[in-house]
Formats: sequence, C-alpha cells, structure tokens
Amino acid sequence: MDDQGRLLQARGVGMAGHPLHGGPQTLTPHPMHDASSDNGEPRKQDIGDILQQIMTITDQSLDEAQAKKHALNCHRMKPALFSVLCEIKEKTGLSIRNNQEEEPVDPQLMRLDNMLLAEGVAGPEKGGGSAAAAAAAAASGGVSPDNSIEHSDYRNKLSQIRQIYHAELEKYEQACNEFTTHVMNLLREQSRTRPISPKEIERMVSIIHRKFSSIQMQLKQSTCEAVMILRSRFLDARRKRRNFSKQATEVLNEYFYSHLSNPYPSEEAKEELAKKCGITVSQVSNWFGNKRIRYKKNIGKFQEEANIYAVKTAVTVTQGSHSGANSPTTPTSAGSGGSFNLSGSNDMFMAMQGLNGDSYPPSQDGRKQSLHPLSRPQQKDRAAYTLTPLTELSPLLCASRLPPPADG
DNA sequence: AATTATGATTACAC
DNA sequence: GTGTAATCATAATT
Repeated sequence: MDDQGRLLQARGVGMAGHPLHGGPQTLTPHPMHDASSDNGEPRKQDIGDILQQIMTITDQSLDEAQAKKHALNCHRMKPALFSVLCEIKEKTGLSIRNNQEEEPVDPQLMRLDNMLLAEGVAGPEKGGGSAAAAAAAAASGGVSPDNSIEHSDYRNKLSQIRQIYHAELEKYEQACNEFTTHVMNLLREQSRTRPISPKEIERMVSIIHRKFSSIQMQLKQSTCEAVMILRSRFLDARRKRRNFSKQATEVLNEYFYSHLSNPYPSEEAKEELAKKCGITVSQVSNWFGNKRIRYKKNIGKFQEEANIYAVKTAVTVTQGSHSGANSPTTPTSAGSGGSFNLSGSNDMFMAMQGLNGDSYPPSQDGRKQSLHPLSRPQQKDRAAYTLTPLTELSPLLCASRLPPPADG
C-alpha cells in the first residue's frame, strides 16, 4: 500500500521528468516554496535532486561519479525510483523491436570457413589432413623425391599462415571475450541503478560478437587470399611444370608406339600406366593427348623415337615374314591398320615418315603472330593442320612430294 | 639469350 | 564424358 502510494507519487515526478531532458531546471522544485503543510514537497525535492544527480553524473570525474553513484544507491528513494524506471521501461520497452534476426549464416563466411578447413588452415593442428598435401602425395604416388622439397616448402609456408591465422584468431577471441565481460560487468553494475533486462544484455553481447566476427571475417578473407597466392605459386602445376621421370616417359612411349595404330588407352590401361609411371590418370590422358597431336603434326621428328620403341617392343612380338624391309622404322603393331582418328590412318604416318616432317604443317609463324588472343582460330585455320585423307594423299606420297603449302 | 621440349589448360566438337 | 587443336608457362637444351 505504502509502496504503491510512493510509486504513484514518484511516477508523477517521473513523468514530469521526461521533458526534463530538455531542461532540468524546470523540474527542480523551489525550496523557498516550502509551505511545510504538504509533506509531499520534500520528497519531490529529493527526487528532483536525485534525477539531477543522475543527469549530471556523466559530467563528473570518475571518483566523483563513483561517490555519487554510491550515494544514490544508498538513497532512501532509490528503490522507488528504480521501480518507476522499471515501469517506464516496461511501457516504452514494447516499442523496442526484439530483433531476433537469427543470422542466416553468412554464405560468404561459410565459404571462407570451408576453404580454410579444406586447406588445413582451420582444421585440427598438424593434422596433415591438408587436402592439398594428401592430393599431392596421391598424385606423386610416393615416388617423386624431387617435388617433395617443394611440397615441404609449401607446407612450411602454409603452416606459417596457419600460425598467424590462429594467433590472430585467438587474439580476436580474447579481445572479444574481454570486451564482452567488460560490457557485461558495466551493464550489471548499471542494472543496480537502472533496469536492464537479461535480453538486453544478451542483445548487447550479440552485437559485440557480430562486430568481432566481422573482424574475424576480414582475417579469414585475407588468410584465404594468402593461401590462394601460395597455392598458385607452389602447387599450380602449370607454373611449376616438372617433366615426368625418364622411366615414366619410357613406359608411356612404349605404350604409344606399340599401339600406334590406335593410341587410345582405355580407362583401365590409363590407370595401369598411371600406376606404373607414378602419375595421375589425367596426366596420362594429357600425355597421350599431347603425344598424339604432336606426333601427328610432325611425324618426321618422332621417327627416331618411334624406331627405338618399335625395336624395343619388336623383341616381344613375333616377327612374321618381313620381306622388303626398306623401312625399318615401321612400328610393330602398325600393320594392323587401325585408324589414328581424324586425320587418317597410321598407314599415312608411316608413309609420312619418309618425308621431311618438319615442313608438313606449313609455316605458321605468320599466322601465329597475326592471331590476336581474342580472335579464335577458325575452321579455316584449323584446316591447315588437318591432313588430307589418305586416298587423296597417297599418290603424292608415292611421288615423295609434299602437298603444296596453302599459299601456293 | 634464344630455342626447343613438354606438361597443363583452354576452347571447341562430338 | 571423350577427343583434337591451340596455347600457355615452364624446363631443358643450344
């Protein structure tokens, strides 16, 4: 009962106090007006004083403020004022949107996180689970000591990045926690003089966290960038091209020349070759792709090589009656008469071997220079490389003549 | 330093 | 997906 009466009275003051923000003087009761008949007057004055003190507390020095705060806390009117503030807050608090805004997990952040995890930067310590390293190990088949140096170099740099990343992350986390606890303490202390709901504290904390996580995101971003640069410098096979080992090339060449009529290894064959050579299947595919096109473009140049491997495999193949023998360069399996795709048969290759291979694709220097990166070679250009069908070519070949260059 | 060899990548066709 | 052809970027050679 008494409480309510006080509350009501206090509320009156509180309401009046609202416009007070503009000018506190209006609220301050005049002491001389003290008619002494009304015992509400001194209280009014009290409250006015309290409010005045609260309003000006920030203008004072820390010690002063601390003392004032303590005084206020001990003030007999404090509970009443507090409850008033509670009520006001309750009324106005409704307007404060409870913006839950459950962060929809920033996709950008997720991407960064995933990448860092994949690169072994964010993952478990020294897990070696670095996908890159694992892939590299798989690719090398464990038989390439030459590039292991580079990989260790790469790993060193990566762990350096990793170290920095973790150190920074920890720093941020620590700072975040420190700041959060600081703010929470502040709010908790303030909650003695003004009502602060746990929700508000929560909100504040989440705001802080969001700010810090945006800083973290920057860190992650730059770390990702660093990793990307490192990758492109060390792992981009194109930049760091290494020739295959001699044995690997040998194995590949052996297969190529012993299947010259159809140099298209099946998936299984590729896998086996890859295993034998300690390279990946796609590397085998690349090799055959390159080999086919380069062989086709200039058979003459590969004559010797073809000879070597033909002889090599010849030992294993039973040589039937080989009369004429005017061309010892004939690959063993060439007789099967398969087709080397697109440009004709291997028969043509064999025939071409007797020619000056260097001159076959007509000089392309001019073309090359005139070819702007933006203007793609058209069918016309490609035609220069497309061999004439054997049926048309053979008479010429018999005559040991080259087809005249395109320009005449 | 210039040239050639070579593995990888790209664009395109099927 | 496979292939070719052109091209790139580097390694190796001259």
